[in-house]
Amino acid sequence: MPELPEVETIRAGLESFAVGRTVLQAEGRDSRLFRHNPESFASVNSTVQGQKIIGAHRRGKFLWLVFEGEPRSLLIHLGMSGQVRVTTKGSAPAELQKHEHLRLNLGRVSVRFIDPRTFGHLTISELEMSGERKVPKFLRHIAPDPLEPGFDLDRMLQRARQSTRPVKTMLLDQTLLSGIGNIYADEGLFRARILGTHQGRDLTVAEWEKLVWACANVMEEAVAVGGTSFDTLYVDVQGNSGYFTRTLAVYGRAGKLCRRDGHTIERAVIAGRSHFFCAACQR
DNA sequence: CATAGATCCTGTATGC
DNA sequence: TGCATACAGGATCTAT
Repeated sequence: MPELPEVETIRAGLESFAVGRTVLQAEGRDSRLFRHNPESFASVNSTVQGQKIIGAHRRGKFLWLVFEGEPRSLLIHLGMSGQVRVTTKGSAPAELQKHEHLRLNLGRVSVRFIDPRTFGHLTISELEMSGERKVPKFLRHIAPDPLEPGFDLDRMLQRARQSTRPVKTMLLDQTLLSGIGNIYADEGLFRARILGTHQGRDLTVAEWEKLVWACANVMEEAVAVGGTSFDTLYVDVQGNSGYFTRTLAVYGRAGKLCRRDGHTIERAVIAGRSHFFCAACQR
């Protein structure tokens, strides 16, 4: 569920509330969230126990915590239903709640990882250089996102302009460019006035540039207001909703009127996923 | 290699 | 009210 702006909002929350603190104790239960580490919760626990958190970083929809003098990071992916919550000591239930998979006790505050559908994961992954910065090895197949300095538009277009896949499907391909999910793909396509059903190779370089730039802009605006809370699933680390929902032009607005030309917003399905668009102003 | 489709889960909304 | 069905901000694995 969370896309780049929501993950960035959570990252910023961790930066202000968790970075600089030490993991006094970790609580968890064996769960699918730890599936990438063979020993499940135990191996995660042995890595984070007693460690001082010195950084919270992000690429696309992934975020990770870095520990002092430790080459291994705690990589977090929220899948469709993951949440990270920071609570002050005493305000969280003493027992892990139903879908809570990990809790880091940092003294005055606790960081809690909650995920009902378990499509997300919590993974210990070693850091390595990727361009100018250190990134978990697990992200080798994940492309830079359009808001990071290392993003290479030309390299991306080289692949994109040869593909017969629908443009929208390509925006969702995290190995091409990362961070964009179903909401911001539709919003970016709307802003660039392009229908998501076109084949990648049918767009000109100029159209592709306009499209990627539109997606980046929408996401930047969303970051500025704490992301999109389409329903109650997404909240920031303090439990607050994001305000970008009111700015959405097409996503979830089937049957409503296009704010640009008054035409009715339609819903179609591309590669099994909803696509919202205005047939009048997107071509 | 590139692509389409099935699959992993739970919770919520909708319709009968 | 109960029950059955559809659908959800994602990514990976499999088959073609």
